[in-house]
Amino acid sequence: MREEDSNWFSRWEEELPSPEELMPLSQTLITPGLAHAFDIRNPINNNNNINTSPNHVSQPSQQPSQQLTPPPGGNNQFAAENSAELGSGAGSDEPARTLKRPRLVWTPQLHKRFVDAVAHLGIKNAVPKTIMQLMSVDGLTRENVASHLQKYRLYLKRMQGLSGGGNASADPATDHLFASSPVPPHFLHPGRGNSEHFLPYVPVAALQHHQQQMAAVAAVANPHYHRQMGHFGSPPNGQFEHPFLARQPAQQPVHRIGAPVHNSVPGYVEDLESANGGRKVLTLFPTGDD
DNA sequence: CAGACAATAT
DNA sequence: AATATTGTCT
Repeated sequence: MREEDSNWFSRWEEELPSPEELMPLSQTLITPGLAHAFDIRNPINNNNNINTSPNHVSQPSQQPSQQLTPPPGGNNQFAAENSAELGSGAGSDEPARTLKRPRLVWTPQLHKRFVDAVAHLGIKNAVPKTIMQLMSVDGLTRENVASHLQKYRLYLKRMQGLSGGGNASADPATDHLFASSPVPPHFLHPGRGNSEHFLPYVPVAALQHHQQQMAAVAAVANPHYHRQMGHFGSPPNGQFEHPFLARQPAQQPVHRIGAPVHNSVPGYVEDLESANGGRKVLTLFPTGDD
């Protein structure tokens, strides 16, 4: 109700990402269950890994820049898998509880979503749980967000620190991820006399992005680490339209940015052998709208 | 319990 | 190096 409010609000609007960029996203992280369904059983080494069930759905290592070729037919009953696991606790009760999820890979897109969520929430309300809920990324945990948020804050401070110095060498190697996303101005002035409020929802409703907003697969299939993700989301055949089950764990009444749960493409669990042990990572590749 | 943040671990 | 985990306060 202050004039200042209108002030930053105007600026804010301009800075806000286009509706097209915000709404169409409906991301889904792979959940342990899903991961399992897709699981590429990892015969190599396993101390306490999740390879306990001889799944048949193996994912052929496809070439980078090729479509994901999701198991067409009927192996997508992830929900079923989930239920099955939960239902039959033969020996191992609720594996999902004991299993370690793969490390989350913060792709620029995912980070973008993170930033957008924080931007819309306002610094005040941007706490891990809320952010997580708004991002609406299935499988994303509060810890994931908290950890990322912590890093992100450090990044912001760093930036403010050298914004007056003129020479800003934000070591690209240190935070190229953060650099890939535009930082809302308000993030940069905590000293500004304004309390962040949360946006009453972006008045976006009509835009329906058509394009394949779903993902493609990680590029870490081979030791040829292609850091370049040029054209995912565009399968030549354009037919990765599987009935993926968006597992929506009774979420809070928080309105999410994402559009209604439509379809979601799981990320991918790959094992990095090149630079890691037998570690698995969860790679989520949301729409390549950049 | 949830959050921030530093330190530490993998 | 990038995330996760842990510990300590609040």
